[in-house]
Amino acid sequence: MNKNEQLNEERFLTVKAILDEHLEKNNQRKTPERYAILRGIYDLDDHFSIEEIFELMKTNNYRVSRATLYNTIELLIECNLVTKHSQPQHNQATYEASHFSRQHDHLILEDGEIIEFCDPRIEHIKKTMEELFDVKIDKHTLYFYGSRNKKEE
Amino acid sequence: MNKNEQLNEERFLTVKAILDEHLEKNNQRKTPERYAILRGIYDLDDHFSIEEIFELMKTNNYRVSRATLYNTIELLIECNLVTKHSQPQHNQATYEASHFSRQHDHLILEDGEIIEFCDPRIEHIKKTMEELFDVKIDKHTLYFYGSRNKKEE
DNA sequence: CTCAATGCAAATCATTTGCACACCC
DNA sequence: GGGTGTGCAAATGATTTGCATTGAG
Repeated sequence: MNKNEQLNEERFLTVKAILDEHLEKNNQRKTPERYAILRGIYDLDDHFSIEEIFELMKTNNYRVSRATLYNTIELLIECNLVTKHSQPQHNQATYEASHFSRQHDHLILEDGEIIEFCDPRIEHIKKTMEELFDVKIDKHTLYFYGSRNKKEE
Repeated sequence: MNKNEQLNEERFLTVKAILDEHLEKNNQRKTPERYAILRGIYDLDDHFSIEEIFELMKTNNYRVSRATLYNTIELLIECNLVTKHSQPQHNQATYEASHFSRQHDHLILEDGEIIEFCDPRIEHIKKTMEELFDVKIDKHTLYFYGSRNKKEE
């Protein structure tokens, strides 16, 4: 097992423990599919669609139905192990393994590339809005849409 | 014609001129449907789904097919007269007449209520990211998700 | 007149659901 | 064993498309 596989294994054990706890708390079953899917998306460590994870599982020689993928991703969202994204320009939702990433935001380039970033000022805006409207804000999403600057000739 | 209707009429003339110009520039036809839809959504002045605008047009005694609504909204997005939104928790897209609203962001409450706000600090974050990643950012969307604070007893 | 735009209905695509069977507890 | 979770295939719901017809230029 190389360094990278070892890191993945540690990461997997961490999120597996979170899933275990959630399943136990809710008297849900620890099926092999659930762990296989969790492992798949945490090894992938990138944004993915249901279709992509379906293909990935197939490549890994693990057969799961799309129905189970939809169910399981929903479950993982409940555990805060996965985050869902929807973009106006796409018809299918994308997801992201989110446990090890600090809250971060996304810069989406024309060619589909996604850059992640983090800026503390967003928290300041959040605090202002909580006071201004007397609300409790649980979550935010910030997307920038743009394109790379052309190199000067 | 009362004050409100008069205001709507002025607003309509402004956006109609923008649509006219776009249609002329692209040699597209000035069909009555296109203007009727534009008028409908600018009079409504709120977030709407295709289904809602379909019902609204019917109520206004103007028959348009859903196909035309989808086509026309697409056209209005090209003119920057309409903005499209997608939320992970909803299956259908929503839209918004956007010409008279300054760039603003959205606070989405549990009960579905949408509060709009504007904060200049978002522009500062944008500028930072443009420099950091050497990109040109055209557009952003920021959503906060939360709920109203309970009244103290 | 001509061709782009509309309306209708059928098609598509992502997602959800119903149900028979499998297997976790 | 009992009942939850899975897989399959059918259902759904939003959106798109094909095509005959309409009407703007």
